[in-house]
Amino acid sequence: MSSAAEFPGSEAEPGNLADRPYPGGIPDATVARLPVYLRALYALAERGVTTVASDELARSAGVNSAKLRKDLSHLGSYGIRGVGYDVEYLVYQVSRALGLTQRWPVVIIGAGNLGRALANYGGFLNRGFRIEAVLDSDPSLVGRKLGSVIVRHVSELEALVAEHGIAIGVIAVPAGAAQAMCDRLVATGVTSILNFAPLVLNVPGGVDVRKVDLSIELQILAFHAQRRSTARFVQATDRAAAEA
Amino acid sequence: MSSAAEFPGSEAEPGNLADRPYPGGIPDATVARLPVYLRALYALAERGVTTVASDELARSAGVNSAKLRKDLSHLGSYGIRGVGYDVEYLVYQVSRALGLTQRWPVVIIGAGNLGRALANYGGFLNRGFRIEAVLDSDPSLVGRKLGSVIVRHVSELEALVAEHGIAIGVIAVPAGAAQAMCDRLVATGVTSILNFAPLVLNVPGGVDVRKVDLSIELQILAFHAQRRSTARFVQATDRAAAEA
DNA sequence: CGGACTTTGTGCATTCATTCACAATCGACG
DNA sequence: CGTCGATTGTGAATGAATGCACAAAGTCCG
Ligand SMILES: NC(=O)c1ccc[n+]([C@@H]2O[C@H](COP(=O)([O-])OP(=O)(O)OC[C@H]3O[C@@H](n4cnc5c(N)ncnc54)[C@H](O)[C@@H]3O)[C@@H](O)[C@H]2O)c1
Ligand SMILES: NC(=O)c1ccc[n+]([C@@H]2O[C@H](COP(=O)([O-])OP(=O)(O)OC[C@H]3O[C@@H](n4cnc5c(N)ncnc54)[C@H](O)[C@@H]3O)[C@@H](O)[C@H]2O)c1
Repeated sequence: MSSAAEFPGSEAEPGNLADRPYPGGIPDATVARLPVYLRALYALAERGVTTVASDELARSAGVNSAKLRKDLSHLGSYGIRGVGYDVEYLVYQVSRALGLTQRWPVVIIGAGNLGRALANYGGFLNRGFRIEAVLDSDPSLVGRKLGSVIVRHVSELEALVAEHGIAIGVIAVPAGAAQAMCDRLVATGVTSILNFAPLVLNVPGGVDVRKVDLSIELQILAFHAQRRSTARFVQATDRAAAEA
Repeated sequence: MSSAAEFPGSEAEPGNLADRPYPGGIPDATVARLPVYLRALYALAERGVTTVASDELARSAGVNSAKLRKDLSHLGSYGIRGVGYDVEYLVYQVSRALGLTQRWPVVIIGAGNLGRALANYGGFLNRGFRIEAVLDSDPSLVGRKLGSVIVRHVSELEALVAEHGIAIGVIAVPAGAAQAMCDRLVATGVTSILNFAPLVLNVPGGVDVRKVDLSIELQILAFHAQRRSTARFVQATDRAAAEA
């Protein structure tokens, strides 16, 4: 992969774009899509594609191509007009924008059904993240091997965070214990939290919480399903009303 | 743009609100928050609270109170000025808006780490959903009991969907098999899909796909974590530059 | 070397979402 | 029964996101 020097951006005098790549900040909506683009780019790279136009990349990412180009334009001007984007170079730029040039140490709290699935899952370890520890309060789980790590007791949380410089905590404990675990994470200096427990976590400013909530997703699906199934009925009602 | 049918008797008759509760449709952003409100309401109800003001409910849901009120106003006018909302009644109204007065039959495809965690999880079964079947292609998993159901072979998909009137499919198979499973679900008439596999599913119009993607969430966290950690550096750099 | 062709990057209009701020409306209470 | 404090519901202002459409900028080929 090597040097970026031969690509636009480095030579074409955009000021000190190299020093501070994303001056105006990247919109949240864009940040949320960058990982999708990144995945599509990896898939292309694996198929041996070296260059891709916004149109095709947008299709694999499931978005409008103008949106894709505008998103990428927030990172800099890395395309070549008339040609498209160099896949490998764009992978690098998107990774850099997302902060994936370093590998982030992660702790998972809770080794139940979900925590085990997460710890066993190799998918997000590959790129950008490493699970440094899995913790549980249940003594019968401590010592068990999950994926590549051994379950430790939750009392070791603070020590492990300090030792491994952990920046991201994943909460996979029952809802009743989640806020307390969150508080401990925050007190230890963790400022990025991924929450699976079904409640709204309370955190001070400067701490970033994202949630993954299956029930919510299902309920949103149910809403649309209901809307679709009543659409026919409403149409019929409308016709009846129009005749009256 | 042209279709006048989109604005159904807009100013003519506000009277039939009861007949068609949500005339203009509920904004997506609102739909996505209703489940959060619902959860907060259940928590209040369990604590014995019978009435709640938008301010407090908004706090437990982690949103601005004006936003909460506007969201709820899309369902109808169910508050009492000077008092607040009746918790039990609002639970009913939000449930109804989300389509949770019926119980939705769900099929989970894939009984691996994740599928097992989902099937064992009682959380979203309580309200609004029931797992009717868990399917896998691995014969050694077929017959195993997960939660309250027994794993069946994936070849039974079409029959089970028809038999149980399944409307929602959950995809928890490896990425390589996800699109094929999705196609089969769609062909069988399932129009609501929750996808855990890390790829963008391709579906025809009228089919609703939502995704849960842990890698994406972690990457978004990484972005903000990086931004926070470079903020100090940039500030220092700025001062240095200002002095030069 | 020049012109046809392709594709990016972005200005602009439009739509969607958030937040503010307050009149309208309610129960409570004297 | 009228006043008062509380709270809703919503116009209007602001801000964010989307998608169109096209000039600018490149490639490619004859
Ligand atoms: N399993 C799923 O599919 C699923 C789906 C949606 C949401 N969730 C949510 O994810 C969370 C975990 O779910 P699960 O199915 O793994 O639950 P689980 O009960 O299987 O596991 C929870 C684990 O957390 C441990 N634990 C409890 N208190 C703890 C504490 N204070 N510190 C450390 N560990 C503690 C328990 O010992 C247990 O091992 C829950 O909040 C659940 O609501 C799970
Ligand atoms: N486990 C996690 O924490 C996690 C996290 C993020 C994403 N995911 C994604 O969720 C999906 C499932 O993850 P997992 O950890 O459970 O994987 P897994 O390998 O443990 O399980 C996959 C299961 O699907 C079955 N399967 C394969 N092809 C099938 C087919 N055509 N029809 C039916 N079943 C089939 C396999 O037999 C296996 O039991 C994957 O796409 C994965 O990328 C998982």
